[in-house]
Amino acid sequence: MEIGKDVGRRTAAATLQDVAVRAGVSVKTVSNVVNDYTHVRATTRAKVQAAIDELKYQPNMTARSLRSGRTGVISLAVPELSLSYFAELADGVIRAAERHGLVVLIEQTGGDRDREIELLASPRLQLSDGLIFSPLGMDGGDAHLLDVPYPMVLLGERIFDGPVDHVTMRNVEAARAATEFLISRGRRRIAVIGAHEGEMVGSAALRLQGYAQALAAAGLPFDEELIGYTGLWHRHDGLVAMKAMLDKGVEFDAVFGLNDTLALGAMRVLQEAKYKIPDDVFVMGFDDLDETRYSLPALTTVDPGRAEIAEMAVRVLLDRIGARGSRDQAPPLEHLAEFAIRERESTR
Amino acid sequence: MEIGKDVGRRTAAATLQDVAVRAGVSVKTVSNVVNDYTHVRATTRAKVQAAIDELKYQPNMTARSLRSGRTGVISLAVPELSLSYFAELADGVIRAAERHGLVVLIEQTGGDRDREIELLASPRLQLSDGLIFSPLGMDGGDAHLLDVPYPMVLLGERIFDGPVDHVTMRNVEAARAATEFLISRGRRRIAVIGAHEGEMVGSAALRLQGYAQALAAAGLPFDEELIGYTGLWHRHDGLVAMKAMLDKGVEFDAVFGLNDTLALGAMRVLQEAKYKIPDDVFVMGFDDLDETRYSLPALTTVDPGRAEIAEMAVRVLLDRIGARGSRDQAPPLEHLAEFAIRERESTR
DNA sequence: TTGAAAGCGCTAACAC
DNA sequence: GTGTTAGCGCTTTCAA
Repeated sequence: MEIGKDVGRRTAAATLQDVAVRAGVSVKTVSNVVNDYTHVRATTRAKVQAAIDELKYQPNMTARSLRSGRTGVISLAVPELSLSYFAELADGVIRAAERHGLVVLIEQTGGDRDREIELLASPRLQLSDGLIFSPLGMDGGDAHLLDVPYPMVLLGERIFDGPVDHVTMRNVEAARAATEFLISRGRRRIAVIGAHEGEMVGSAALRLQGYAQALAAAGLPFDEELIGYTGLWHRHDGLVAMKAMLDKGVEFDAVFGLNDTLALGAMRVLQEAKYKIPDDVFVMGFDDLDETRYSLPALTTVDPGRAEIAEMAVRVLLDRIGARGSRDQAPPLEHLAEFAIRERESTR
Repeated sequence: MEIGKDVGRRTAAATLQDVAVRAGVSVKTVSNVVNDYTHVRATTRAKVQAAIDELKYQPNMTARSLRSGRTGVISLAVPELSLSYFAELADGVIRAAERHGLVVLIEQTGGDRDREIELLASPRLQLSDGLIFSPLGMDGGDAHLLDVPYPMVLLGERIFDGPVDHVTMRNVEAARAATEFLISRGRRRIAVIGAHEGEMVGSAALRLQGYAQALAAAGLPFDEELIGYTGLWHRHDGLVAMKAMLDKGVEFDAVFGLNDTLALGAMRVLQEAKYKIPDDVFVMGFDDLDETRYSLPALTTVDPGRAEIAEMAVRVLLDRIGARGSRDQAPPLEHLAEFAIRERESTR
């Protein structure tokens, strides 16, 4: 019946109080030692440290959170981790967070507007100090819903000029640069895969806009026949859109997938139809997913600055968390990451 | 100077106390309403609910956690999310957790033994009720390190017979079934890509064992020449190993990638070398990644029961969390998920 | 430099 | 059926 004896797997964890008693000091002193407070006499510190070690004391994070109002956790909400882009984004955010001593809680919304909106009001978010939010269903009309009572950083191209900090990529410029790259290699009829019919917001619209700008600047016509529309951006969609274009007998000398997954899907269909890449047709992607390095042929693509986006999102969120409660909040920040073309085998 | 007036973005959140005052009842009653305690008079409940709505009261999860000793968060530790297998595993775990009202915090270890061991003792884990741990660097000799003072479920093939619950796949049987599948289709010289030289534990060893069993059962010789060794299991490794085998002039009529990524890498090299798949050579993978559906040709593979693993891991962890602190703990559980061959284009 | 004590917001034993 | 109150473990004034 002895209390505190190490009977099973689990013994009540030592508290600050336990350590204080063991070391013969007050809890305040132990707290000072634990938190590396400077004004502690060396001998006292040693005594306390010894007690900490003996009792294998670990501070109770929950209690600390309740008291301090900070958890050291940030939430990241993405559509799905099985989409490589978001998996690699999450990877980047977790790494960046770790550098800042934070840990990341991941929510999947499925890219569904209702679930996204629901998430914003969820008490689950209370467990974290702030949110990095990458919506796919919400759009500009929902911007007011982003005015939430906790720090948040918005990612993506669904909403601009919202009431929160926004970190994203230079979609138009990057897509324009990608198209110019193809034009500079002598391509004149560049098919696009992944446009969204009638849509004016989001990555698809912006990238298509960059494409159009490059054509215009080069004096090339914008041919509606060359635009392949898809609903989603899975590999299968790229495949179907490409096949439809082939079936219609459209002629082209390059394909620009609005993301890598689409480009890889399109590439498959082209190869099935005996097109040689890059001999017969150039293929360009967008996102710089890891797998573009290993496709056959390796896919030329646009690196939209994903690592920078992750790092910046965490940093901005952390700034905002730090400024929480202060009278004058800085106005919403807009950060655009640098992009770069990664030239691989599919265009040379 | 009025307290509680809605000045900026942030107003101190309402507490139970605030709601109690507003509704003219005690905190206990409010707590009862919030927690759906049954014995509350309907009129009282309505009154309290009104106050909750007016004040937009949300329970403070941190305080609740401190009091209850449970956070509603579980941690998932994987090597890297940019490896599709782990991204898809994480996806499954998050979905399963959500069904049980839990939220998931993700840690990346890089598959590094030291970081894995360090993580097990990290105070960061205190923020969650338990851990689903998928190590890649630790091995059987480290089993004792898994005897941690919090609920944990182990995944993977690095450690068996450890002191904790273990949920994993039937590696040997599944690899054997995959090999038998190839043999049943008339294949006699089946190359393997991804073996780990001299290794006796882990997925590579087990799957190779299943392969050997199938050969033996069919009276086919185990030819060392057909075994392609790799260090890691990235696509690039599959590519290099396959190329080496081709360069040596080894003859084969099928390739079994010990995971999908390897198989896809190998497939690329084969196609580059003008082999037709499946006409000249069959290719089989392992993992049933989403992308196997979209490769050219679509890859036949083994679904190791990933969804079942995720669901079971969460359920077992939850059971263990519930039984925390009780005198007699159930002995460590071992659960093996069901597998299935997914036949696609690369073998027909 | 260290100690005493209040209280973060909630739950649950105990009283009425 | 509802109220009172003692903590959960920590940080942090305020005193000494």
